Amino acid sequence: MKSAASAVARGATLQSIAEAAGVHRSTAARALDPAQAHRISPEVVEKVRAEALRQGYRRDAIAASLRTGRSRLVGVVLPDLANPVFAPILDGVGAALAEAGYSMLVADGGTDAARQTAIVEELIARRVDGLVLATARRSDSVLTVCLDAGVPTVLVNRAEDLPRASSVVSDDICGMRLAVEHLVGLGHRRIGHLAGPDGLSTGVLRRQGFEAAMRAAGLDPTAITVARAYSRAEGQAATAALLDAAPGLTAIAASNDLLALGAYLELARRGLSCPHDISIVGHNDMPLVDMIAPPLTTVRIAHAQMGEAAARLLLERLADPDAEICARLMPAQLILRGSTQALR
Amino acid sequence: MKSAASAVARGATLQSIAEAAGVHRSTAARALDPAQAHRISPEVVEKVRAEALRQGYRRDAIAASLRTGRSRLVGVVLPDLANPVFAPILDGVGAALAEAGYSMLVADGGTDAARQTAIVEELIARRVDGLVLATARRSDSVLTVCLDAGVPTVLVNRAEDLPRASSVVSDDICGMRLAVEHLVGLGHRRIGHLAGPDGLSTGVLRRQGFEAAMRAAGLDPTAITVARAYSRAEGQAATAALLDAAPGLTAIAASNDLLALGAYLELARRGLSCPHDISIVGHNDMPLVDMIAPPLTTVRIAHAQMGEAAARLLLERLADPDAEICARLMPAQLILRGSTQALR
DNA sequence: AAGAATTATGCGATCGATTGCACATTGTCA
DNA sequence: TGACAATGTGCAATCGATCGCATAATTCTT
Repeated sequence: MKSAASAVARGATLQSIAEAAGVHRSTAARALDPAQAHRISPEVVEKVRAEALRQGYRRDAIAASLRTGRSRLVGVVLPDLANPVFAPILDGVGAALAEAGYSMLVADGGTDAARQTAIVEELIARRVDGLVLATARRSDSVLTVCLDAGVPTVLVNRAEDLPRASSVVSDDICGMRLAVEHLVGLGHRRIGHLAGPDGLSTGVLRRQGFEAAMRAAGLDPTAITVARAYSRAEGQAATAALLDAAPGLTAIAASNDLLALGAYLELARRGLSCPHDISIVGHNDMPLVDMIAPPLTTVRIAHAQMGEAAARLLLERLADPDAEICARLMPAQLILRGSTQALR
Repeated sequence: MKSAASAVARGATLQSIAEAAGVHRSTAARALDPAQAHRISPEVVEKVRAEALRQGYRRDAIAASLRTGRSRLVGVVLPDLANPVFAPILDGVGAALAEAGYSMLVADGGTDAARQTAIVEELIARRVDGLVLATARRSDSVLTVCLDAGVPTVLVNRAEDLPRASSVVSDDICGMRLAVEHLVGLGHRRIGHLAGPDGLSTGVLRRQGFEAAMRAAGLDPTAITVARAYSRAEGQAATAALLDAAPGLTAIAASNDLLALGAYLELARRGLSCPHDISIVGHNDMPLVDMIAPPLTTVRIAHAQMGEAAARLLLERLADPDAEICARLMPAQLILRGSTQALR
């Protein structure tokens, strides 16, 4: 008993400080709030601060939240925490939020809408002030839940087709154009595309970017297979299908680095060499893809900045609920490495 | 005004449900709590549940926390969210916590003790029920803050020298022994070690593991350089120093995959080939190291399971504050790939 | 049938910080 | 000097769920 009780003994409430300082707790509260301290006489402020320090007072964020209705908490929902792509995004979000005094409630929602919904409900019950979703499908039922609940929400990395909420995504169309132009510049004419899942904006937009860029170059943009998920295994399967359906390809533009790595595997399985037989371009510039063999030429996405931008957008909306919805595109950048070479 | 107000219009309090159902709010509370519903007549339970559903009621976790003193929130502090090693740990922690109805407050504490302390204070002010620290130094001032505040705390991935708190770490000594024994088995005799920072348990224990295993094999364990941080750049610098100080090495056991990758870079710079000239073993089995050239032989750590175990240990302690402090070792496993080969 | 035991529900204090309003004190100006 | 403003502080309601205790209703004993 004793040990547990004394361990939890966290006195130091506003009340206890006020008593010790001989003032009312509301006065103590004001003295400790930098924004209100000027309304209180300097001597009292000093006395209260000293007492707070002495007692090791820490304002109870929970009690404050209950009263004010704001928790200074933001929920962040990711589709897969283990996927290295999301760590830097999370990092960016966290950094921008911390700067503004907000904390992150992080949850892995998986790819299942029902589970994501359950998680979002849980976050809402915790009275998060806002949400960042990295899980959005092109038409996302989870977002509906968020909006219905009146919780300011921002999408990151993936967006919906229609702008119901602000979003920050990479400029997928442009990124894929850079990839295609690079390949075309190297002399490639028969270029295939490993597309991402249909339900995700990244999958669709990058595919559109591929098609547009191919047409712009006067090339046939029909060598496409769609992967069912962003994973190596699906990438390998899709590559196999692509190579079978469109023989004679000399280059592949993948919608995602993991798909590109799957392509590496399938090429190796068939005894083909990259880049000698087939050039490959990825998308994302995941950590370590500069050290694989061959180093992957890929489209770099500013993940951390994307996360930061999303958080800032959310913070703006929290400050002003009537802020415009805006869709922000982050610039994509082609990173040249060893997986592409000029057509012999 | 109107839009903001109506957007935030989240009625549905216990009170509103109770009124609509014609009962007292305490009755409604009990009817909605599975653990107490049996004390209430089935008809009332049904009526209340129906009403809750109709109004879209969600219990306010904040208000509940204030009253009960438990937030069902656990703070998780990481040294570097962008480091791919921590994502799976976080994933494991999150999964185990979610199962028990807890949520994660995630914060990147960096490597600076002052900043980590500030973050922990913030988490404590948010009344987290417990903390998971992945940042521990061998003697960690931040842990002192946690313990002084009476917040149950568990260390993960890195532990202190003395067991002030429960911890879950990989069996670093054994892992390094596996690496050395593998190299010795391949015929290597002149083996160097890239050690991690002195201040981290992983750095010291793996180094001890290296020394012990070398001595056990009757070999000289003095070819060691200590990296200042776990990064490729420091790994490259340390490798340069190691090769200069101990010419004739045929193998290197690194304390960490990033250090091993730094070694790759330095070998390449010197025109040496891995594994032909020098074999390299890493530690951690980070994502993608199976696809670099050459694929890295490394000691796999069960990151996700480590996170899960840490969370479970914390949950146990939350359930029973007098639970024993325990230091848990997760088994390490050698993964054979292409960066090591038999001495010619 | 009186009393005991059990069950169902209501009551109201409580957690700790916040904040609109009231009150008191002092200063200012005509 | 009387009316008025400015300033500093106290008062008490409030946020919403929880839970010990009280009370009412019901069933069980003997």
